[in-house]
Amino acid sequence: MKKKITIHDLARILKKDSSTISRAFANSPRVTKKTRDLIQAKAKELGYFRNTLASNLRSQKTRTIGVVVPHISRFFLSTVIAGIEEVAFENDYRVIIAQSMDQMEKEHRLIDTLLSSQVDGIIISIAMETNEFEHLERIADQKTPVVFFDRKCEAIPANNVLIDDKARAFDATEHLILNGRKRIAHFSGLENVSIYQDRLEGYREALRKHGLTEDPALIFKSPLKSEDGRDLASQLLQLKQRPDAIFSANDIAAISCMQVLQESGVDVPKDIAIVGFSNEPLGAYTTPPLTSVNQNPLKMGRLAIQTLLHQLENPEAKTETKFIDSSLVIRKSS
Amino acid sequence: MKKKITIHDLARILKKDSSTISRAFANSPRVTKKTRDLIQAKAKELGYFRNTLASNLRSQKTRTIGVVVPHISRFFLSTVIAGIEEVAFENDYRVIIAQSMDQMEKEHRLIDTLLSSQVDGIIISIAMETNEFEHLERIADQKTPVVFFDRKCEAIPANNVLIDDKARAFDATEHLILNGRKRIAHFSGLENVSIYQDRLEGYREALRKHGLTEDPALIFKSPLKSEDGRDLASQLLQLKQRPDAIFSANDIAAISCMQVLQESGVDVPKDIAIVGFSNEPLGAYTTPPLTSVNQNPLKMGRLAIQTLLHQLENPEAKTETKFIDSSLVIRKSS
DNA sequence: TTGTAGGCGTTATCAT
DNA sequence: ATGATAACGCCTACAA
Repeated sequence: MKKKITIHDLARILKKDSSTISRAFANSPRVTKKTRDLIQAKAKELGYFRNTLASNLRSQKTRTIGVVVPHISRFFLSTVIAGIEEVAFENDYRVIIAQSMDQMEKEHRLIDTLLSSQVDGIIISIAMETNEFEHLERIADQKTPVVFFDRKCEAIPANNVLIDDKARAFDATEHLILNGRKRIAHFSGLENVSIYQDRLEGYREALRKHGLTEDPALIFKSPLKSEDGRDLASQLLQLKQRPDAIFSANDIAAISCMQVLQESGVDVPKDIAIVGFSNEPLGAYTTPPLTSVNQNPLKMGRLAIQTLLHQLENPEAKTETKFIDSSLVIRKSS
Repeated sequence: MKKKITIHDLARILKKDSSTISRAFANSPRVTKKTRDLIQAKAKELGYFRNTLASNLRSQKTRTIGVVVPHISRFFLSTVIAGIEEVAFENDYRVIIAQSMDQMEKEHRLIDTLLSSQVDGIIISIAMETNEFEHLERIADQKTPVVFFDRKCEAIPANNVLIDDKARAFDATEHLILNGRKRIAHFSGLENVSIYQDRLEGYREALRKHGLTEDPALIFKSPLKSEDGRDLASQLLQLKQRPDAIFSANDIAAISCMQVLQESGVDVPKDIAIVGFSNEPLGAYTTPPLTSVNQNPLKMGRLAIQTLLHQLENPEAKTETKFIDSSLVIRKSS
């Protein structure tokens, strides 16, 4: 490899000043088309590439966005990331991915790392465990623009990209009711996460609207992992009065619960109908396929990054909450 | 936000020179523990953070790794990425993710972008379509260390992290044979990708070992997407002599094919047994669950980044090919 | 339209 | 053990 070419090399060779070269690449109107063409031709010939490191130092920008998600390998999240990545690259931004594993402490460390590597902005879906917000406030302190998606942070005024969780939970529950279900259990997540509160609220509203009384014994809070779904199945099986339907706030818990129920001879959907949330692809392949809520993750990712880029270009723009369209996908489990 | 503190501010306040401050943070032995403690205390008090941008310019390093994958939201790949990300963060490296969508031209552009943002190294699984290697050679030209995983590039000597595709394909095929199957179809990928050649080779070896003659009419090459699987199912259904088993080089094609076969009244595994490759989680939830090959993606990701970091620290180390353990996971589809 | 000069914050090198 | 100086490569106010 020959030594790297700099604008000074070009300047020397072309008998111009390095500032002219710099301007040529910045498409400044203050350099003639002729000189620009000359410079660019020579640059190409010599294999010149702008030194991003130097450029970054000068501008105090990295053109890099940090993305913090609970788990990268969950379909919903990796698809959101795909959307972010697509639009970011189109706009000549790089994306750094970090996973919090749903742990607050890890999330805290990741954010510190991202801030200290001077990302221009952060897109985040907060960890299930997060119940203190010091690390999130720090982002705002540093005036680094943030966009929350899916799981917003109530405590912090920022841009949010969400679906209407309450409305979809309402739809899901009403769908079960309209199919004649009377005792509908709800698997909720940890209560510090806003989406689970919203989904619970939607569930409650549907019950109210249709004159069903809420039974606190049918509302279960857990982290909604596979093992929680299996656990909850066992609990349901031991109830004197079993529910005739389940509305789960995610698919993972719904599916693992369904498996345990089926192993115990429960017929899904005849005995117990089940509805999940997120529309993970594997739900389409279970027997029976799982009714769930499609959150349009690709759209969500694209809108999140677009919102962030807009904020970067208009630092004074006021923050807002945007909603992605979403819908109940009805399959055989309900 | 108060203005950013620099080492010069600290120097002024502590009546030291900026170089001493710099050394204190670099843990240089050339500064007394006392001064170091003093400096660090003050730094903490004032909220000093090292300016990574300036540091990067000085060292001409970014502590950033570029990762190029065909699709980020496929379980196998997002899990590899999770492994990469985990080890990278532990070692204070950032990871930039980019997806080629299995297109050579996109891969080309992404690599140019990564190189021009001066990543310290690249980890890549090449696109299905890639059949020219100019863009990959460019990485080597720039002396940027590369690690290939899963899909290596034959044309370029580099570090590779792979599984033994041939051996696992052999196992899969032999497993079908030992279960009495005689006419085994093989769904292969595009032939420029080495793993598909290896899997085909393993399939052939198993047939040979067990005295079965290879029938070219039973070997199908395609990009192995969902639609290809459905297509291939239709083709199989039209054959005068149908196969009694399928060994597919990925799960996606295997599952979509299985669905179409079942809709046409074929009993899986009785009429046709099916084995896939990659052990995507949804395979565990199909009816019947899909036999497949577990490639240990998390391990693969971790080993890939470890190999790269090792290469970064030992630029003269010679390249090598490492194998991750892998195994056939037998389920009801075979 | 182009050139000059200085600085972004850190760090390597040489000097004290 | 610490200080002074220059350099990394680019960018921009200001001057011509």
